[in-house]
Amino acid sequence: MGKSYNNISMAVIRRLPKYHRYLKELLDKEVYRISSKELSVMMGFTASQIRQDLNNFGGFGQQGYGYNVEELYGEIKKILGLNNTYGTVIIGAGNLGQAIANYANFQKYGFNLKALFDVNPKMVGIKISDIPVYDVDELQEFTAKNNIEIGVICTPKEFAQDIADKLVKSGVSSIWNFAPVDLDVPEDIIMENVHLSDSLFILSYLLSNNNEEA
Amino acid sequence: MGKSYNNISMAVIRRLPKYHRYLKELLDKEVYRISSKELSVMMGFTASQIRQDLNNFGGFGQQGYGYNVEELYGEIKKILGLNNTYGTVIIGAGNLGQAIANYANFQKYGFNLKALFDVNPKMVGIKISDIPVYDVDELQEFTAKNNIEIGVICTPKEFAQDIADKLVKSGVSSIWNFAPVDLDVPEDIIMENVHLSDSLFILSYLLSNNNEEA
DNA sequence: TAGATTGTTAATCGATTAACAATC
DNA sequence: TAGATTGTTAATCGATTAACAATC
Repeated sequence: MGKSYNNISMAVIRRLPKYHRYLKELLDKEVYRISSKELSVMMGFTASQIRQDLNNFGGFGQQGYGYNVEELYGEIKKILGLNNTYGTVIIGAGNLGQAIANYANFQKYGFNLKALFDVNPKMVGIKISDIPVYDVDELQEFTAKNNIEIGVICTPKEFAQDIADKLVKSGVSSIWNFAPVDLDVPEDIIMENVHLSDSLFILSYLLSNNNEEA
Repeated sequence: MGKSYNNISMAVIRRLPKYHRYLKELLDKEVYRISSKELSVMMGFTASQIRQDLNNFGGFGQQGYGYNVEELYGEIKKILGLNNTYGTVIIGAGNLGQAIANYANFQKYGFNLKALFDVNPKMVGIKISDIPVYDVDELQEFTAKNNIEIGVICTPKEFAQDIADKLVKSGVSSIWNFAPVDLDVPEDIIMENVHLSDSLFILSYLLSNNNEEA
């Protein structure tokens, strides 16, 4: 099952996927060895921060040498839990739900998409990337029966809380929420939000306040 | 043109859209007055942090009373630059590009979508939410001529850097990037990333390391 | 071995929280 | 006026950076 880490700060955790991305890229370029200094130039973190971050999880480097890219990539992948598989469903088969369903990489990293759900009768019954779309009325039963761990909410915001409640009742352990609201769930449920409009509004802020220094 | 703020920490800026959301919600519920204490309960920030955050931009409250919701909402909206309008284009008219084009709220907040661009000849010429889809070859000319300030990149990651280069050359001041890569742009270009897979990987991390305290 | 670079401790910096005088 | 709650300063906490001994 691999080691399990606690008390790692969210600041560190939120940097892990970036390490994963850059190490993958290095591996694709057949770079097999890298120092924290070199990585720092590529990634825009300090070398010190990189060494601190990695040492939260173990000593993956070697003095005088640096890090073995392949090994480190493997470790980060393991730490991120990408060697596991997770039963996943998407609720809301509109453009956003379809975009996620079609993103093949997610399947590759163990997110095993089992079904989409929608209210639109025209969608129900069709397949998207080979995954069936069911009526949202069947969500609870399907989720409970099929060992679903991740529910992805791609509905309009009005329905998001209701869907979240149903997901929780049928036993999911986590929700990936794209609706532009904060959802109320028991505290043992893992909630990761993607608030697109928040992101756009930050862009807007920076755009309208970008007068450099005096 | 409104005031312009500098030296505000990104930690504060990234909280602003959440204030905007909650104040909008209060306004819709016809709540006209709120204290930092009450807001703190709703939003999960400390009352102290809320007062600190808001005071970066001015004293919007009144001792002994709290904040006028309508006024504060208006101020936050102004601070976020949501009273301006921004010429916007989307590159990549696949599911994700379409999802963004269809999200009516963005138009409402001043993001004036002028065109989508795609390489797929089947897409070129059609309209999405009344917005035309052009061939990506026309991107530079269109962007330069139509005063576009925001380019939204919804292409596969292989094309993202090339598109970013073209956007920069034709004069956009900011990029909203959905491709799962970090793009290289001049430092005066504002870049806001939405790395969906990073977010999913964080969910995965939390899922595979969620053994509570010992 | 000498040079390089890690792992790790200590110092610094920044962000959050607490406290309270000002004042509505 | 008395009570409430802000704006703001001071204290604390946490995260980042610097430094360097350990060691490959």
